[in-house]
Amino acid sequence: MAPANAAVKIPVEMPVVEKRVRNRAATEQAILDAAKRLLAEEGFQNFGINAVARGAGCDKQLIYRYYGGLNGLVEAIGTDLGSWVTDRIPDDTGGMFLLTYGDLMERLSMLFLDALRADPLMRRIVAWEVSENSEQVRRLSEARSKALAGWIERMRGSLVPPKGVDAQAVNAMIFAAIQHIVLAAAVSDQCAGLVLKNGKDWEKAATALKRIVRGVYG
Amino acid sequence: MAPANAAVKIPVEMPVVEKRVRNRAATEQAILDAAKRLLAEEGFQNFGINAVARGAGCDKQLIYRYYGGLNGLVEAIGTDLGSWVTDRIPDDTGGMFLLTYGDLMERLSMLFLDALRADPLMRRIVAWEVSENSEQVRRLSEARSKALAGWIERMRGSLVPPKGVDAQAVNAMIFAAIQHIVLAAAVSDQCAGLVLKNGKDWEKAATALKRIVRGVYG
DNA sequence: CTTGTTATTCACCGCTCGGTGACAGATTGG
DNA sequence: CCAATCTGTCACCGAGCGGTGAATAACAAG
Repeated sequence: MAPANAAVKIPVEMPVVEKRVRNRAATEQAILDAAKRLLAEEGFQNFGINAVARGAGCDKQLIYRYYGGLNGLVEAIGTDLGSWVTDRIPDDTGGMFLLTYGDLMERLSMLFLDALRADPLMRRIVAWEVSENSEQVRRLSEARSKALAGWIERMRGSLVPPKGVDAQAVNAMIFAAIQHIVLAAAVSDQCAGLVLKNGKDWEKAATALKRIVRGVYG
Repeated sequence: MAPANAAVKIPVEMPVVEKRVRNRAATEQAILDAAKRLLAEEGFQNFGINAVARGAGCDKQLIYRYYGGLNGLVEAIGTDLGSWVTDRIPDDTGGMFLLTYGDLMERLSMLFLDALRADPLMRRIVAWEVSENSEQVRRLSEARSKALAGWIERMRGSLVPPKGVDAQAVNAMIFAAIQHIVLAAAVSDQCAGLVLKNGKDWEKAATALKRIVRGVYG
């Protein structure tokens, strides 16, 4: 156990606190968790080595050792992110029969809207993506869009968009709308004059979104 | 001219540079210009007192004196912003006859898309809006949305949206889509898998946007 | 010329940042 | 037992930040 004669060097106070166990794996996880938590809660603005180390309760040196600095840590977050879509968004049709491409896109829009609303980390990353163009952000962005594209492809099945519609461009618009409206709401509870506070407000937004989807895809 | 006996105090090098004239109004303008330029070119990340002072070529103390600090300076930018819409976006119908609400919204979408694409400062501010919720940003955001709403109201004339459509919610979606797609493109030349580099790419985006508008409003 | 007033600069403060080298304690292997 | 290795801590660096008090240079009025 703890040898009592270790008191030789103790300067003034007895550290009664539980000593951190020596466990690299656990520490790595703590760092990664702290990074994700910090990014989700505080945003990318004050995201730095010192803040993460503080949040993880360890020395920043360990971040350099285990992740090779902030870049490596962000990359680890990106890797984790790959499982976001599969974790947070259902992969089946929810018991519905998606008969048309319009059915599909309506459901995808709703799922994505809800998932993004529920995930602060993802929101912060999206905000980061449109605010900066660093190497870090590119990595995150790539991981995110790759996972998302895979999810859509999986859900699409054999459904094809109607002829005469540039589905890629239209869908980009729809997803852009969702992302921006969720970001704006998360910050200021409104977007372009539309209040987005309670569930009723979001119902209206969802209805409008569905109307847009149906307007294009029928 | 410059008195030669002034060399008494010169430490080592002769400042050949043109001496700044004493002119408060000009200095204030230089500060404001530097702030806008800096925000537009570098973004809100490295936007601070020191950077602005450097950019304006004066001491930061003057920013405190003339604007009461960064907050006041940002507020001044916001005031300036009020004239953005009226400056950058035409107020008439461009010679077209807007017969229906759909006509109106299609034209508004195109005008707003082009205007935002052409204005880096505005883009940075929008990105700022979805990234932070400080007092500064709120002020800017308010000024922007107010000007925008006024512009729309002016253009609307007597046209009314079709019954059975929540125009406010739908329009919020449309404007959200435009803002996000322009921001994303400005940073990474793409959005949700859709490449947005040259004019042809933007043509596709514009077409998709028009299709969405027409799908809802006919 | 003197005396204020105004515009502008300078020097300095405390703080946080990212980054690094050296060290201490635990664990493992011979 | 000693030596090497691994985990974790600490102290320190230079740089940049926001912010402030005091000095300085130009101009105006008397």
